[in-house]
Amino acid sequence: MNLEFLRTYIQVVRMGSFSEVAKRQAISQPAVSFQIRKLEQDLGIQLVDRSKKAIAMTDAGRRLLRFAETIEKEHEQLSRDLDTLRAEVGGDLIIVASTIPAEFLLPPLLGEFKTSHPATSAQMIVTDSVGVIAGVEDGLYKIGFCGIPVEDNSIESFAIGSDEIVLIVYPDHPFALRKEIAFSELEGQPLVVREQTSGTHLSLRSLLSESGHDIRKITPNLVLGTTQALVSAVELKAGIAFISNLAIRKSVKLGLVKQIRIEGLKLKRNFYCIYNKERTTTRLLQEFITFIRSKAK
Amino acid sequence: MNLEFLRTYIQVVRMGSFSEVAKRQAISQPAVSFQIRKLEQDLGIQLVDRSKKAIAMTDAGRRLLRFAETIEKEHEQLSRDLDTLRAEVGGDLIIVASTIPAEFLLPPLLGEFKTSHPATSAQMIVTDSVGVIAGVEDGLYKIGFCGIPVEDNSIESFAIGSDEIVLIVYPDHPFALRKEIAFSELEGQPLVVREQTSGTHLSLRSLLSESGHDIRKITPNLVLGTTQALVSAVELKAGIAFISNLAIRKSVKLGLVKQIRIEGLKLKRNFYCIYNKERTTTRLLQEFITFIRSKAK
DNA sequence: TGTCAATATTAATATATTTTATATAATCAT
DNA sequence: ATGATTATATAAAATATATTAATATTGACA
Repeated sequence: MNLEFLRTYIQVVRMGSFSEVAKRQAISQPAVSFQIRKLEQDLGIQLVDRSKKAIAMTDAGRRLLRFAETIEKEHEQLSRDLDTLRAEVGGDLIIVASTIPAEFLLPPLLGEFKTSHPATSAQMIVTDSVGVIAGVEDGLYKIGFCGIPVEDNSIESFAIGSDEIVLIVYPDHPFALRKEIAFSELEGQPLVVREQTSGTHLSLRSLLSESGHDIRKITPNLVLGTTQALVSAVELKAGIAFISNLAIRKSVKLGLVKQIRIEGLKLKRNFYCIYNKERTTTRLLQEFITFIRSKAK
Repeated sequence: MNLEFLRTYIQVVRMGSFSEVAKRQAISQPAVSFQIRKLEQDLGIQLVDRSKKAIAMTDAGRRLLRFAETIEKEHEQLSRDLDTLRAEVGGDLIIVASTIPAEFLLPPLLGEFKTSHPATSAQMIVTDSVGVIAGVEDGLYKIGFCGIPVEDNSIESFAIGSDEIVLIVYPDHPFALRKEIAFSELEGQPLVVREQTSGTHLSLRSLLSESGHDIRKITPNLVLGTTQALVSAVELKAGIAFISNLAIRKSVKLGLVKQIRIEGLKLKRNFYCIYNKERTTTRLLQEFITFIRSKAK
């Protein structure tokens, strides 16, 4: 089976037309017909219903679409990662980090390191914790910072700091006068959340769901892409949110939001510096690790 | 890019030899060389280091391996699912369910339904909640039971019951005499868990991690494949475990394990029956849904 | 250095894919 | 209903891609 055929298939079902896809991909219409037929032959099942004017997916087609889209996403990520490997520059420091370390823990450290090593240039890639770990394991990045401890024996890791996920509300919200609320009181509240692929949101969602609270009751349709967007939303009274205490210091100080604790829950989380001890490390990297380690104490 | 080439690549790095893979796949050795070279050309980066006798992956090769293995897994699942679609039998009732509904909620219901509809045969596919939802959305299955509420508009859903994830210990464990413990007391305890792909374990793991407890301190190397295995492990004093209250009723009654509540945490969870209301439903399915709905009240 | 075992290279061959040209089917306006 | 229109299918030829068989090259090891 051919990845290009899968891409064609995705476009066919999205655009609803063989000939449009042919134009778009600069191939002939019979070529599109051929590719779809080939997929159907390979899988031994019909994918699209051509008996009507508008082409419609069969159940098998819908299942294949799910597969094809997964493959496409993975492939895009692969390309990006290989670009990184191709571009690898000797003397530069390339680090990968998940959001919280990238935004709050590393900037001051990088700044200080830069001061003592003025000639070095540093680049920071931001992704989720799982991506950070995989990236370091694959040698894609020499050093990473993430919110999940790593068990892999070839990976060296040490804690560099921690945060706590807390509930924040705007100052005239009913919760604002209280220091602590019960978990159950959250029901019915307009919770603003990160998108579903965010690690923090995933944990949060399952935590809520597993606690027997119906997530639909507390999740409005406001889903935002970054932590900062979440803070702004709460400041503007769009709702309340679970968020890292590191991300709201300023807002709290300014009285724009208020932090509320939840009875019996302490959502504390450590962050770690990870690197592959077996891989040849540059002198610069070695110095950076030593520096970070000294700051972690 | 060709999926077969990816499979070849996986085998090459696993077996460490081009010619062995050639034998295994009943193709010639140059064909294997060609496929690997083609992948390298497509991706524009070297994947294996051939300068030594034993072939070794480059960093890019390691990254591609991760990609290839993901694709392979997805592809296997696709094949299995399409088999199900191909095999679709008219008069039979095929339902898909996640573990807890499959093991505890559905058997009595299916039994009763069978009594009133003696001629029907029913088959139950067991997978995780996410798989249940995707399967019903894709039309792979007409009806499913899962532990996560569904937002999809074309999916009809209603609650059919609930459980609660509780901590269980063996009778002479220090916790056994207490009704409730603090969450923090879990640290240092030998927790027995489900494998990482289990939804219950995932939520549990992130819950622990997000609460600031280092999962390594409370997670021993005992990881088991099923809920029942978990129960047995606790009964045999291999450790303590988080588990659905539905799965331990008998053991509790027999005094083999003891259920302990955790202060301030109520891990209650609903289960839902889901089906696609737009899809043509057979008369049998319609009757089954009506039956389940009447039992849910 | 010579031998062994492995991979690379090359040219020929077989397969797979695309194109061009044309047929057929479905929709839509009349 | 009927012909115009638009879309997909089909067939044969052209092209691109993959495989083979035969042979060269390379690295490991005695």
